[in-house]
Amino acid sequence: MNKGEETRQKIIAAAAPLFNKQGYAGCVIKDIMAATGLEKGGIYRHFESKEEIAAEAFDYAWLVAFAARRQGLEDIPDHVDRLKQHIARFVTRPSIPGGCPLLNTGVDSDNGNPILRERVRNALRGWQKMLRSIIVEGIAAGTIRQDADAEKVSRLIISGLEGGMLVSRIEKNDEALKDALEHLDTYLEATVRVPKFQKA
Amino acid sequence: MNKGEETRQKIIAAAAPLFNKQGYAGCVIKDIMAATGLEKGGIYRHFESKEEIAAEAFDYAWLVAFAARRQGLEDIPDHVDRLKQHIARFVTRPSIPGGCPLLNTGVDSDNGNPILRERVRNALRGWQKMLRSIIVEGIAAGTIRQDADAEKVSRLIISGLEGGMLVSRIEKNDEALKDALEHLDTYLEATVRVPKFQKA
DNA sequence: TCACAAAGAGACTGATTGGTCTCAAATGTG
DNA sequence: CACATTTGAGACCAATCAGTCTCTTTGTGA
Repeated sequence: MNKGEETRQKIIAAAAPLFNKQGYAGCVIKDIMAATGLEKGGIYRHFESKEEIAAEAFDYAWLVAFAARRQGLEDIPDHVDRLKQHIARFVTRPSIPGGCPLLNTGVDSDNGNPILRERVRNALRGWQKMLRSIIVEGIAAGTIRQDADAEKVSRLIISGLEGGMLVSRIEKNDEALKDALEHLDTYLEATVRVPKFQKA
Repeated sequence: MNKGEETRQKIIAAAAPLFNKQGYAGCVIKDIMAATGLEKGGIYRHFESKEEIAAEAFDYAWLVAFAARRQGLEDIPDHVDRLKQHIARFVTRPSIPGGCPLLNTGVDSDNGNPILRERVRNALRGWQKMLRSIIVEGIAAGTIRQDADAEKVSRLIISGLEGGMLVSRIEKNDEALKDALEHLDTYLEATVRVPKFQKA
């Protein structure tokens, strides 16, 4: 990696928490200058516009946040446990400063920022795809009910977690997120996991 | 209501959807001027700052959105049905343009806008209080289980709905919200309502 | 209807915005 | 080690920002 690319990555990494915390309009180039120690010319050499920085910063933020919740999941043999572990990490593993990028940027980019919006949608779809494939695998492996709707279950997990994160953020405590987590666990055990008497 | 107060209310009503759609930093005074037909001087006569307009606009937006989901609920005798009707309205009754003010302003005000943040927290608490009182009433009336945790159930309803609204917004379709709704209904019937054989 | 108060227009301000341009310094390569 | 290329500094720009001020217009109570 040459100097240019190195600086570009440094800018993205520094800008990510700023955009995540402050939103697109709320994060100004001066903030990025302060965070990187670069002058304006040094930043704009590597990006065409603020929008491009924000888009790259979102992808980076999501990469980091998502990786923390996914890493090592494949090692868990049972598929319901895998989902549960993934869910648990939303409270145990701190994400990027400013909270969930999907929540922040999803709301922020809804009005008139199609490039950013597209990135958010792709992130959401990637997340859902990961959950769906665990469920589909689980059905094939016999750990998850045949009649489980992978689409619905995955969407429910995402909605539940994001909603919990929003309420927790407004209240500035973990309760809503923990409730959501507990509820999802109960739901997965009761409705998604293959009942014990049906096994073998 | 004298002319001054009338204009003030007109500004609030016009600014509410703008702040809701565009966020605090994204909505500029010029937008409010265009929406009201007033000049800058005419607006600032009634407010000390943009922040004050935004705070009043949020309260107004929430009032409108909340009223649409609460109206006539008291006429439903069964308490679980009352909760279900309330939930159903999140998909049947359109809210203020820009989607749920709690979601929008909750995310937007999280960084460095304590006045707005406070209003959002109060709105959330008001909503939760309403749900909680339905549950408590239901317990007293014997329609809702004795062991139902009003705090948790109300929080779960709010989280589920808000999460569903976020995902639906990113995907630009109703599916996630409908899933969340259906899930909450099932949950209420299965875990919150007094089982039939226990009645009488 | 009159006189005073309230309301609104719109020019103005200083700060800040995203973005450009030029030039010097650092970098990398033959 | 020389020299072209890449990189970054920082002055600069026009546009836009929130907010102020003055002066005219409008509303209102006696």
